[in-house]
Amino acid sequence: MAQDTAARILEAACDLIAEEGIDAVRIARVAQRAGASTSLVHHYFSTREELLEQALIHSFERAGDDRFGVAGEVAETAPGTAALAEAIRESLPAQGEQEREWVLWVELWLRAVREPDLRPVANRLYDRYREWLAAVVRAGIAAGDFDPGADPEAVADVAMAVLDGAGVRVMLDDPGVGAERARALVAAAIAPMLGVDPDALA
Amino acid sequence: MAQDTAARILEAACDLIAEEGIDAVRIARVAQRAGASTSLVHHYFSTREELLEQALIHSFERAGDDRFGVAGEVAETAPGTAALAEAIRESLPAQGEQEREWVLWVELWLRAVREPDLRPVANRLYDRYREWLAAVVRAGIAAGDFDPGADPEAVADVAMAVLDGAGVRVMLDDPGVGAERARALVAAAIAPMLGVDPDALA
DNA sequence: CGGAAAGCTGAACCGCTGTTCAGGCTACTC
DNA sequence: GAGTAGCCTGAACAGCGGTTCAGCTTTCCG
Repeated sequence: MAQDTAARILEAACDLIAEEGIDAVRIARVAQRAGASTSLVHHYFSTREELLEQALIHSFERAGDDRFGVAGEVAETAPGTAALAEAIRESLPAQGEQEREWVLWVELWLRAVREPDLRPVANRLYDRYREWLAAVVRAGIAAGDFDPGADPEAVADVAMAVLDGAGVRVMLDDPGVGAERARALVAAAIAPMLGVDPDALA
Repeated sequence: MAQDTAARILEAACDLIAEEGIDAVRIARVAQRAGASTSLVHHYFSTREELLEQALIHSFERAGDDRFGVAGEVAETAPGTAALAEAIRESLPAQGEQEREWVLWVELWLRAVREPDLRPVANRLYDRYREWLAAVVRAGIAAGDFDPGADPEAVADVAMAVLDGAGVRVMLDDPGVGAERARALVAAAIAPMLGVDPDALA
């Protein structure tokens, strides 16, 4: 199955990008991990550049689907403050799986700076993320947890920015900003916009 | 002069890192731009890895000195709200020179994730940055512009995180987050912590 | 069955680039 | 003036790794 093999190659490429850095990725190693020959990799992706670009695209489309849902629906288990706190927590690079995503994310940033072709990929993921967060905020407003005058989009933008900025520092093992401190910074930034106490978002 | 030549090589390396990406940097090109031979580069830096690492360190020590002052003093031209607004504005990747610094910054993030040796470089710059912003906030409190109960360190941490997160999106040409929107996000995040109106930080 | 298309492979090619080596030039010291 | 140390160079080496190529096997279809 062509689709299957190509996907396996892309997965292998993503793994290696996260592990060793996009520029350290060698076609031979991708092939090896995917159980294929280098020629087969070239059969599906004419050039190394194309392989890497497709790998990033593949990764982020799939990551977006996983996290934000294919249809974009919000998990309505517990709308309100708790749901927002949960959303924040699972966005930070605390556990292993998220660490991988974060590394890929920073790789994409850097690559997209120089390759405008990739920017829409990043922008699209930001859009979905923003929409997802804004929906959580809206649900919280509807549930009466937040100030009805709050601007969900603005809150989402601020939250994403703090998450990105603080997340990087967590990844860098900054002694001043661990996972818990990062969470507190997000809460401190958006709580006033929602008219709640920062501790409510813990 | 040995010091001089080594510095010239490091400068050339930084330029190329910013322009083409750290992994695309070729010793021959560094040498060319520095007006030297590849052998001379190896005379000062035994290996390519060492050259690149030293270049990043050189860049950020110097950047910190330029921006935050060697002695760490705060420019006291206009303490208070205006000073903070100015500090925010000049931290964002708006103009050309800042763009270069931002690219190098993201390169450092990515490299430091995989090379723990570099993390102290990043952490140190964050420390200086944080101290600088906190001093601006303190000056504003002393001037009576901000809530006396505000926590300067917390404000600085939140501001840095939003600046980083929003700055990346500016660099990615995100249609939703340009330089002005980025500035507004920082203001929205920290204004409540300072007890001022976000518009005051425009 | 015949044949084309798709999936896949091993081996060879070859250009790029980090690194090394042998030595030249300058400048300073005894 | 001889020696020595530092600065610097051109040329050659060597290996990595992307890419190509010729051809094998399998599948699909008329």
